[in-house]
Amino acid sequence: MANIQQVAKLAGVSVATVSRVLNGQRTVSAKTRFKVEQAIEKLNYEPSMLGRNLRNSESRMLLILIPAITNPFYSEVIKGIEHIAISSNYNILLCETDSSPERENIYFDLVRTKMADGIISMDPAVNTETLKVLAKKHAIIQCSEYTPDSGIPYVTIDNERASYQAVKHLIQLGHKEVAIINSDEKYLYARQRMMGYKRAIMEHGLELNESYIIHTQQLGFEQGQQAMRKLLSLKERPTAVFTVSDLLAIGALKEINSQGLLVPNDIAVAGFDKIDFSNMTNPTLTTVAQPMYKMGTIAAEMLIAKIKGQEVENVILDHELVIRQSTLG
Amino acid sequence: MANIQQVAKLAGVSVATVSRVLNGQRTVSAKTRFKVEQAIEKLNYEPSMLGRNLRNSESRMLLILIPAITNPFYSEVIKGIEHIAISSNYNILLCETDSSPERENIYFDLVRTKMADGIISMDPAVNTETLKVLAKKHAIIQCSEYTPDSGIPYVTIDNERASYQAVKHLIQLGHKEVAIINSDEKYLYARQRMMGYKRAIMEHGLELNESYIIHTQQLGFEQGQQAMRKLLSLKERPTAVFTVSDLLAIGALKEINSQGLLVPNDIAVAGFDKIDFSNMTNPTLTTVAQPMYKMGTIAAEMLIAKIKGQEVENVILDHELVIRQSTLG
DNA sequence: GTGAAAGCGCTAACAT
DNA sequence: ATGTTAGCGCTTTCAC
Repeated sequence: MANIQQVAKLAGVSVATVSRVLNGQRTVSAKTRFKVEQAIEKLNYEPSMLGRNLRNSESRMLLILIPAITNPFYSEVIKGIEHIAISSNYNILLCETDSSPERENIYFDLVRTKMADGIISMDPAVNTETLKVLAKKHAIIQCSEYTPDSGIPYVTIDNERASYQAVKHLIQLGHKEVAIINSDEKYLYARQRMMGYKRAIMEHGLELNESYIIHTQQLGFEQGQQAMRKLLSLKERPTAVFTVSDLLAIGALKEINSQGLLVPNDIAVAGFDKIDFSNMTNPTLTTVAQPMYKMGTIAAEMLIAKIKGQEVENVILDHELVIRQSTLG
Repeated sequence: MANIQQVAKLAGVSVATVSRVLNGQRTVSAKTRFKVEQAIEKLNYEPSMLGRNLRNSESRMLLILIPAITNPFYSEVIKGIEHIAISSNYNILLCETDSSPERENIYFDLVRTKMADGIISMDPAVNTETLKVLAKKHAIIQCSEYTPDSGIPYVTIDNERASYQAVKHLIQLGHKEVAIINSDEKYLYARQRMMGYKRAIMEHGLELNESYIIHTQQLGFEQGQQAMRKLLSLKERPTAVFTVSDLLAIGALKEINSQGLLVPNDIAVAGFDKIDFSNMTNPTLTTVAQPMYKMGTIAAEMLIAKIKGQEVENVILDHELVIRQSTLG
C-alpha cells in the first residue's frame, strides 16, 4: 500500500504538494497537479484516513444510538440520517443498546476516545446523567425521545397532542371505553402520550378506567398481544384501543383476531408511527404518522452543525393522524 | 483533552509506561501502575483511538453492506454480527447501498482508505468484479448472497433445496397450479430458488406454466401486491403461490384479501425468511426459516478470522420449512 | 507555487 | 521494570 511519501517521490514533488492535490487546493499549478495525479494513478494510491483523521483530530463518524434495530421506526429515521451524513462526508456508526447500560457505555466510549465526532441518541432508556456530562465536551443531539432542560438539543414531535388526537378520534367514533397500551412511563414520550390520552378522556366527559391502562416493557408484537389479552379478559372489555407503537397495535390486532373478534366492529385499534407494516395488516391500521425520515435528516443536520461549533435550536415536527380500516371499518 | 504525554508527566513516568498500563501489560510494577492510574483518573484521560489506530494501522471497524435497512431479514443478521463484533472489540459501520453503484463505491472507499478493516457484503446487487479486486487486498466475506468460484468466502443456506421443499409442500397439499414470485434472476439466490421451484414442479409431474412465474425488481410489500395482482388477473389462477421473501408474501396476502379471496382456501401462500412479522399476519405465514442471527455471528467470526490473516471455509447453514396457516388453514 | 519540517497521539523495538 | 525514540500517514505553517 502506497503512502503519500511514495507518491511525492514518484511525482518528484514534496508531500505537501501531494496533500494539496489530494485536498483540491487551487494553489497547485496544473502541470504539477498532473504529475501528482499520474503518480497517484500509477501507484494505485489511496490516502489513509487514519493519518488524516489523527492529523485533523476527527473521525468523521456519527454515532447513532437506538434501542433495537428491528423496530422499523428507527430504520426509517436512520435512512434520513444516512442521507445527510453521506452528503456531508460523514459515516454512520449504528449502535444498538438493547437498552443495556453496559452496551451504552461501550458506545459512549467511542466518542470519548474520538472514534466518533458526535451522537444522535434515539434511545429512550439512555442514561441522561451520563449523556448530560458527555454533552459538555461532545456534540450530542436527541432524536424523538429527549431530556427537557438538559441543554441537549433535540428534534421530536408533540407527543401529547398526537396522542390526544388519536384518542379523540376514537371517542368521536362513539367509543366510550377506550384503553391505552403504553410503554413504561419512565420514558418521557410515554408520559406525554399518557397525558394526551387522559386529556382526551377528560375533555369528553368520559370516565378514566385504570384497568384500561396497560404498560409494556418493550415495543414488540408479543407485548402487544399480551397486553391485548389482558384487556380482553376484562369483565368490561374496552371497545377501542390506542397503542403507542404500531408494533404493539399489530400484536393487539393479532390477539383480537385469534379470539375470533373483529376489528373494528368489536374493537377499534389505533397505533403510532405509521411504519410500512401498518398498511399491510388486515384491516389496515389507523395510526399517527411521524415524519421519520425528516426527523433523521434534521437530527443529522443539527449534529453536524453542532460538531462545527454552531448553536442549534430544538425542532418540533408535525405529525398526522392517518385514519384507516382498523377504526373506520 | 489530556493526552498520553500529560498523563506520563503527571505520573512521573514515560509515555511508554502509560501505554503499557493502558494495554494491560504485566511488565509494570504495581506501584507504577497505581501512579499511572491515579494520573489517568485525575486528568480524566481517555486514550485517543485516532492515534492508536494510526499506529496499529487498523480501524477496528467492520463494514456491513446491505441493500435496504428496512428489510427485517437484514436487521436480524446485523444483530448477530453486532454480537460478535462487540465481544471482539470491533464496531459496525452499517452501509445501505440502495443497490446504487455510486453509494456502494463510497462505501468501498472506506476500506480502501483504511476506515474499515473488512467487509461483510449482504448486497445481492454488489458489483462482484469490484468486490473480487478488493478481496485481493482486503478481508471480505459474503453473507447470504455470494459469488461462486470468486475465492471470496461466504456463509449462506441451500437456496435451491429450501425453495424445492417449500414448493413441494404446496404440491403435496394437492396444488397443481403453483406460482412463484421471484426477484430478478440476475441474483444468484433468485436463480437458485427458481431451480428449486422448477425441480419440484418437474419431479411431481406438473406442467411448468410460464405465466405463473413473476419477477419483481425489489423485495417490498408493493412488489408483492403488484405481482399478485398479475397472477389474479390470469384466466387460470394459480391455487398456490411461493414467494422468495416474506415481504413479497405479505404484500401478496394483502392483495388476495383485498380482492375478497381467502388464504389458504382460495389461494395458499408461502414466503421466505421467517421475519417476525410473518407470524402476525392473518392468516399466519408459512415460510422458510433462515438462521439469520446465526448467519450474522458466523459471518462476523469469518471476517475477523480473515482480518487476522487466517484461512476461512465457506459455511452452508440449515434452513427449515415452517408450516403455518397460510398453507394449512 | 512549492518545499521543509513540525506534530497530531499512540505503540513497540531497543536500550538500560 | 522502565525510558528513549522512531515512526504510523497525514496536514499545515512558515519560508522561499
